[in-house]
Amino acid sequence: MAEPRYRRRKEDRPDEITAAALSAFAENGYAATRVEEVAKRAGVSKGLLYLYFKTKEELFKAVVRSVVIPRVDALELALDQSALSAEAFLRGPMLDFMQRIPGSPVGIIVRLMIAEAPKHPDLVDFYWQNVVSRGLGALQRILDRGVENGEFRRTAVNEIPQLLIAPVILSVIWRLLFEQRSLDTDRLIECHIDMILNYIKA
Amino acid sequence: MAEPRYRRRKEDRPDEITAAALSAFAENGYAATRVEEVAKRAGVSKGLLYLYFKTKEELFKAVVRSVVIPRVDALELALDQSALSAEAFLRGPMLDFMQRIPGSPVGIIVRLMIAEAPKHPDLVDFYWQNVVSRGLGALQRILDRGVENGEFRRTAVNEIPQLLIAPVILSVIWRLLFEQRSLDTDRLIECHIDMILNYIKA
DNA sequence: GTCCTTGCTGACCGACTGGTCATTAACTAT
DNA sequence: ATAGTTAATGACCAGTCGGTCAGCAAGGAC
Repeated sequence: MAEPRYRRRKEDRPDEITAAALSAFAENGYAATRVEEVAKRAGVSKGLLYLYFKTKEELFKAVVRSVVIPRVDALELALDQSALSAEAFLRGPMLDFMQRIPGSPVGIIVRLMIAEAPKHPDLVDFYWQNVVSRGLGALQRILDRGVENGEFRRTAVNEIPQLLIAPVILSVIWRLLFEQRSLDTDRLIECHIDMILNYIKA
Repeated sequence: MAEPRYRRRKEDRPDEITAAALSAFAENGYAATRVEEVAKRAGVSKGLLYLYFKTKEELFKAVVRSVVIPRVDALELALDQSALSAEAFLRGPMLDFMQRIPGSPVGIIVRLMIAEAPKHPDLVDFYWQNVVSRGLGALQRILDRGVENGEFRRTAVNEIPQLLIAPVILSVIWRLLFEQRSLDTDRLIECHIDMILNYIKA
């Protein structure tokens, strides 16, 4: 007697499908990925995929959510639990966090967001609220804490915390486009943090 | 007697079509833009478009070329003709050049490149050779000139000139995604340049 | 064993769109 | 005028892909 042709695994399907979608989108982008290809990677029929996700667009949103939210949660947690000085936090856990991003699925998400932004304004809103604005808020809190400590001067960086993450974005894009043409993104980011600290230290 | 239904304008058509394509791609991205829509915007039939561009992909490449090459030419020319000190060049023409990028079609090209990179590796090569590597080379020449002058120390920035342009990339991406959510990109870039100069000045 | 619920399948449909080509008409040379 | 050249047209085709649905079979209840 043979194995059954399939097993019912209602609980696991959604996650397996979003994981498959992430890998497919990573290789070919959103528009060029066929729904059937995602189903195939998930070991599932196309019909089942449509049982869990109403449209391809819904699937896309689920992928973004699944990748992006845990990261921000982790950052905020690290920040709130840490008893380090502001400088030590930036040179330690924060640097580490930033250096990890370019090689992670976040890079893929950024690419998808950029490509699909004009067609999915509601997704951009979601991304703004749940990632960008929370992330920038976290940065601002570190910097302000440093100012209150007397570690840092108050500078434009407090108002434009984007200054801090610019090299991370560049690294993400770089890897996406020029993977082979080496750029030491770790060093780029570290050097940038060092430069900023030099600039803002009291 | 009426106007003729169309005029033969062999010389002008290609440029008009690439311009139409740029505007269409800007609004909807490459994959989501129908060739017929481009033809319509150019005031031309679909058949004619295919007379000048063998495929949609060819058209895409032509658009990229038309936007991107003049910019790099302009930068290199400015650099070679200028008799300013390195610092003055960075704070003057270079800053100006960088600040203009986020609002220009270059931003659109970057978006298209990011979205389409996995499907058009040969276009990535083209972009690398004609834009990125030339641009980085120019930056390196300014920095090295500064070191020889005794204006600057030799730092990691000489080896990783990407440090200089990181905020430009961030600004481009920012505008693409969050146009409405204000970020003063001019100030961001200026502040970054100032910070770098502080760091590298002898 | 048998029945019932429902997770799951995959053939199918309709819409869309990149690319073609037979035909037309604007221009040119004589 | 007239004939010849070719820029320009747009109906059409063939392939693709998001989404549907009638039916099948896995697992549970008894």
